[in-house]
Amino acid sequence: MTATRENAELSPQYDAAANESAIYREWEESGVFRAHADRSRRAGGDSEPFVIVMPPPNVTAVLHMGHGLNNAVQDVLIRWRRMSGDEALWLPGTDHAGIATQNVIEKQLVAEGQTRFDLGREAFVARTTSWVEETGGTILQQLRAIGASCDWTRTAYTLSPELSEAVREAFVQLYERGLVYRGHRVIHWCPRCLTSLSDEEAEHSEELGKLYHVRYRVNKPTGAAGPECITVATTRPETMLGDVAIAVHPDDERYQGVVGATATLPIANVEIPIIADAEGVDPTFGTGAVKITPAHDADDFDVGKRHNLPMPVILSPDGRMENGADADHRVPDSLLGLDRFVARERVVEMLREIDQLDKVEPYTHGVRHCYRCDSVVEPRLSDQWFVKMKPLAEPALAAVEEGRIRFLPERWEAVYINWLVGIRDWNISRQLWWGHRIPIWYCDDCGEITASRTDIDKCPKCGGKVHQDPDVLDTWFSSWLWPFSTLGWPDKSSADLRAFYPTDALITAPEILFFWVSRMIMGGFAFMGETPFHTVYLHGTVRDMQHVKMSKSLGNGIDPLDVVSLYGADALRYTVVAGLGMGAELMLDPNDLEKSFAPGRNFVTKLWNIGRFLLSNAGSEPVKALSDLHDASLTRSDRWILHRLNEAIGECSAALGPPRPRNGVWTPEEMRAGLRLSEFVESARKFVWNELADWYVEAVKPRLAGSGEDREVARAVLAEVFGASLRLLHPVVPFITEALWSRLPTTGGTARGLIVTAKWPTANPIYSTESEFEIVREAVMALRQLRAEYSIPPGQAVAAELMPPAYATATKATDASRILLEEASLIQQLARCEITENGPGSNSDTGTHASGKGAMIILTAGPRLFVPLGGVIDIDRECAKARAELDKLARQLESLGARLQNPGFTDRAPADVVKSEKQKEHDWTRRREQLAEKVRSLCGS
RNA sequence: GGGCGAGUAGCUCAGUUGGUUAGAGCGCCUGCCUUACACGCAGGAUGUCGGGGGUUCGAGUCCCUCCUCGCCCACCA
Repeated sequence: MTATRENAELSPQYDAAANESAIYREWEESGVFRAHADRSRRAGGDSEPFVIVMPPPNVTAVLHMGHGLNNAVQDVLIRWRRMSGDEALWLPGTDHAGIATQNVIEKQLVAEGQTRFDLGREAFVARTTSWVEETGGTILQQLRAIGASCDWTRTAYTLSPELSEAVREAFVQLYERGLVYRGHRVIHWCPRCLTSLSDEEAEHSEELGKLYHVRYRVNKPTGAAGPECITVATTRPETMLGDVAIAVHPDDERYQGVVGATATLPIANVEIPIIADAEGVDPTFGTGAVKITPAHDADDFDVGKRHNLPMPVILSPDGRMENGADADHRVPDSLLGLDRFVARERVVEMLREIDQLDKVEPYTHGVRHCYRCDSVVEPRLSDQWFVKMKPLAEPALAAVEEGRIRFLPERWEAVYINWLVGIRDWNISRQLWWGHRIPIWYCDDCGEITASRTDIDKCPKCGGKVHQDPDVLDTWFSSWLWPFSTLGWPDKSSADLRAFYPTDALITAPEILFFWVSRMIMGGFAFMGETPFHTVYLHGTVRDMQHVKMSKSLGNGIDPLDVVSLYGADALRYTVVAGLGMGAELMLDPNDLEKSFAPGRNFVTKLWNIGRFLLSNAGSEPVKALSDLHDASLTRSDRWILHRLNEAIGECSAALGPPRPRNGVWTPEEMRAGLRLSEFVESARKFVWNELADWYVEAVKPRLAGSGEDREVARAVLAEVFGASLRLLHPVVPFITEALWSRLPTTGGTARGLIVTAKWPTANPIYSTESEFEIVREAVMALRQLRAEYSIPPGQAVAAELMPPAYATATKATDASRILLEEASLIQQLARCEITENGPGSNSDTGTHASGKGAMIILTAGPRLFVPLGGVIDIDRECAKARAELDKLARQLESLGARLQNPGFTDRAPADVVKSEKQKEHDWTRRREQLAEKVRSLCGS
């Protein structure tokens, strides 16, 4: 502890900004975030490892609320496990983010009037590298501001030499296992990024477009059977220039005569065959005839292959009309070089001019967009590298089915399974420059294709000259190795790999379930033979008050660093974690930060003030350990708060849940347990605020003001309970708890150390029974209620008369009376009233009367409700009676034919129990009547 | 078209295997600057649990049906 912090008086106001940066520095310097492989049980140590690999933010990213949420959750878990004695490793890092980063640099170049091609590959990569070195990783610095307790010594980067080696190893292994292959087919192509995309990267959206009906003239002898024209519908008329056939369903009677004939493709004036294809054509849709454009449509490609058709390319990589491979001169000069959307309009005009456009109608259809630049994706025929996914998916499916992996919230499991079952091969090659170059070499002489872990310069087969594949790998190809590549794989003897793989929990957003999570699981099995983690926690998205996802581009974002400087990192963390119900979205108001974050800030202030109270009233001198106190010296309030602490500890631990499955497989009971962060926070908050602060602190005041043994007991209990509270809360609000922890009285002069590594509280079984203090609380609450209800002014004291129960003879009730009497002074203090024992002159049956000091209130034993001036009703007692009667009736009903055995039961007037309209309608009354009615009807009376 | 989910207080959500008067936070109302805290204290109000039907002594919870939203996947041009 720094001397300054220890000696400082607690200022009236907690200054988060000043405290937090100093505390973080202290944490980092002390090395408490550092995980040690040799302490892991798997490496011969004696601690359970608990590992989270951080979803690596893009290296170009700056912190936004989504990161804030994601990392706050991870930090809560890591800090919890660290305190629980695990060897906790939170491994941070960044992703080189292929397309995203390349786009950033390309934009810079555009501003300079250049393209990447002007610069050349080598210079472009060099420029990107140095830019990343200069500005990249900002986000990792920013994560410190929100208190992320990462092991920064293990910071990883997907494009580092180590991880690049892992990428090559993975690729070559898959190649050798026959799971990577080169495919010639129609893939998703982004005409702006000039690269192919995986299915996942081409985002689907429903859009209103147009459906153009184009008439093709059928060439056949005059008078022959069948139609003169065939009309086909298309949403992309410009692609018709690449048509090679018209397909109809073989059973479609409309076209019986013309199959085998040809039709003339308008504009291009090419004759194309009319073919029959059962698979590719739905005769019930539209006219039942489809134009076939094999080079520009994935379905048509299949049809084309089946029928051995040519595949003319009429669109350039950047989406302009061209006469590409096999196109001959289909595209007329007037269209050449036009952008696809301009060409679309032109083609439509031309068709109209030659009267071959039947009609145009509005049409909603699916359109795919590039996930990085939002351009409309173009299907394009090309050669790409693919990963065969079916074999990889099998163990990933089995692991979930066997319970070795669980998803929280549960519902994502079905989504995951659904995707894996229908999984398709993964296009992993990108025509980009920024990324891991594909480790494939082609021999210029013999054509041999070689996959190699190291660079080669001659063909291993013929010794000829080789050249490396120019493409790079999908950025997610490095991401899916993250849980083990960051731990040293492919070096299987790596200490980290042995100590920390498999990891434990993966915390991320559902958006990247397919991109990343599913593939990591497949990768884990493919390369490590084991699941990468046993828990996948998918949290919600940060949204504004209109439920719109927060994003910088929409301008509805909140800068977490603004929040940190205004309210503190603790307030930020508290807000997001407390607001995070299982799977719930997190709603924040970008226009009213106060509204969103004040609750967190207020809670931090509350903690601070409890600390101030403790230090100014109990002092910082050492206190006795709880175990050194005589049990008899504890007051009812001591035992109560210690008991409540036990409960709170239990609730918090239960909310956080079992950290890992026993024996690697989740039991059905534990499968859905835990990671209920909002419940954890709420339990801890409720305990600290509503029980410790509202009751115990109030109750302990006079004892601290006194002296002697009881003061010492009070100090010890207060310090113990508050210390445990700080530890419970530390995962959520690490800074304030650290600040207060260091100032707390110790139990013997030994230094406390940092709360980061303090022990997570465990329940003390000694205080496991319900305390008599509840009776005191009920009495106080009832008195306060009456005071408010009868508008007794704050300044006016209330005299409460405590009397032995007039008719309650149960032991419990008499005990209650005794307790209330014994605690009379405490009740007086908490409820601000004066209590007198039942004295002569009062009338215990009818209640009593206004005294000189104000309203006279009668306390009965086992009190729940007090009615002044006219009656004394014990609701509990009445309810218990009614309930007993209901039970009895139920039993009677069960043994059919029973008669109503309870004369007077239905006659009892509930009137004098009535206090409000609501209670008048009270179910137990109503149900009693309903039940009685039923009994009567059953008995036939 | 396939898969999944949601509808409970003004808002965001809990509600475990059916069982006393359906809860929490925020918001709202009333009264209080009570010597840790007005970033606070005390008290209070608020629900046809989406509609309809059914099973049951008893349904927010189970079954059927309808309505309304949302998410994911998908090659009907």
